[in-house]
Amino acid sequence: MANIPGIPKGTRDFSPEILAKRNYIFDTIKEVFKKFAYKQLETPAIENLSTLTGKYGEEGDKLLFKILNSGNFLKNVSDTELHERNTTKMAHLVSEKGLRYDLTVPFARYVVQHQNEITFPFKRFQIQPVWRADRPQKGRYREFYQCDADIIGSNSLINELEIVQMIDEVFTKLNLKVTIKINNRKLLAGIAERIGHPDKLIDLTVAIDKLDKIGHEKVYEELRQSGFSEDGINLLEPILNFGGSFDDQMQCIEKFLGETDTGVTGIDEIQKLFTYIDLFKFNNNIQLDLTLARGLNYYTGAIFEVVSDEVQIGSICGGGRYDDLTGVFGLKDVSGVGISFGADRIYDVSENLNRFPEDVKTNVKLMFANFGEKEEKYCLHVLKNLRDSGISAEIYPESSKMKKQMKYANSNNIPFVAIAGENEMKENKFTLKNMQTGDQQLVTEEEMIILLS
RNA sequence: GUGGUUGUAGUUCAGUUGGUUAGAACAUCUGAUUGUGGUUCAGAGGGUCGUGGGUUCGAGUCCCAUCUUCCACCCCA
Repeated sequence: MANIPGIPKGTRDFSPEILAKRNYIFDTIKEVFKKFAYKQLETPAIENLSTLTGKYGEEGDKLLFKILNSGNFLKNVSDTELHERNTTKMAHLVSEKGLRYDLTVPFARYVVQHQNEITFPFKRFQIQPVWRADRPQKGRYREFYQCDADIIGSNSLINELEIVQMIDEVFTKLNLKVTIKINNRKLLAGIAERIGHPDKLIDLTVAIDKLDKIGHEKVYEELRQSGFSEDGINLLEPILNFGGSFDDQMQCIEKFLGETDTGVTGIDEIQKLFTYIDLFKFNNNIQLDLTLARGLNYYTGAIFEVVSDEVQIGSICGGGRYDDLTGVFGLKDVSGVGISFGADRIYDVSENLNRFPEDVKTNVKLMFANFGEKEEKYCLHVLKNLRDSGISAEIYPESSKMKKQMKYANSNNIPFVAIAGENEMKENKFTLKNMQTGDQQLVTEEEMIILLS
């Protein structure tokens, strides 16, 4: 036991059974992305630390996995610095690279780096793992996959609509019931402005976001601690007690925001988006949620979050519009909007609810039993022909006992076993056994191909 | 990063107030069955009890440290 190796915490092995189900999720998402005309991109797991730091806020920087420089990684560190043991200070001296934290920032880096080769608007999707040095817990891993789709270089709200459509289609295909929550950062900015603290947007959003988790009083308390005035907090009351129809909500927020510039634009954007949304039928709930504030700090317009209606696991998908993500890399005025599906959490939800289709488990259709040299030769040609016809098949690689071979087929969920011994070979046929029913029939190669296709 | 929790066979778990050689089920392998799996029966292999230290005549059991698991907070997919 003691000498059995393990893997770092928060990481997982994906056995074939699990991977089959994971691929089902990836394939579903990928198919939808492609249908909406997004093109696939991959970027390296490692980025320069300068690309990553400062993009995710203070917390995010702490959660970046940093890679120790190769060779003499202490060569830039002086003895006094070593003595001080200030780890944050020393980190950039011993590490120049880090593992990617999400897919959006590398995408922004890619866009800026290749701006002359890209025709805008640019739609790309990306399915790759990301790493966070977080402490693992339920639905939270240190290595997990994101499935991102972003369109960059277009301000049109049609893009927001398409994102909602993609979300709805993906979860419909996966047979999961979800609620798509929508909000707009500009509304939140307007609220911050209205209550006299336009500079404290982030503190406001972080606090508001916890509303349904910790309740009104605690939120107020947190706001007070962040330095919001009592008057301002009192003003928030009607916003936090939001409810009613979409029109009621809009009226309420409109009245509240009054003449604040950003607020008015926000109202305009939300109204337009919901006008688009009303043109179509959706399978999942879509709601305006003013308390939705999550999302990374770079979001500036619409924000999305998707939660399962059936399992409590946190958000399984999130995204939004960012007006200036590429700005930090020197490319101004390029707006984008994107979405990220959390494949690992979606897996957990599907697994929990048992929503994977039956046929994801197996794709091997047939196994040839192996009786020895002569029989092997007889089977191998037919095996090739089956494979050429697109049928996934294999031959048991050695002539072990029949029992062992049958057991192998059984535990691998192979639905058919072809048996050929002297009798079958004489007739140029095979005994085809259906592993589910146990039935056997004598067939020719051609009949077998037809039966299995 | 803060607080709590867990660790015994491949897996899920028993193991009494500290007392001989640490058990079960499932899984694996072998045989009953030399051309038939998923059911049955018989048998076998598999453990430095997470790791390191300590207390004790004696530790799976008590203490400390460390790693790991899971959970909550912060934050997030």
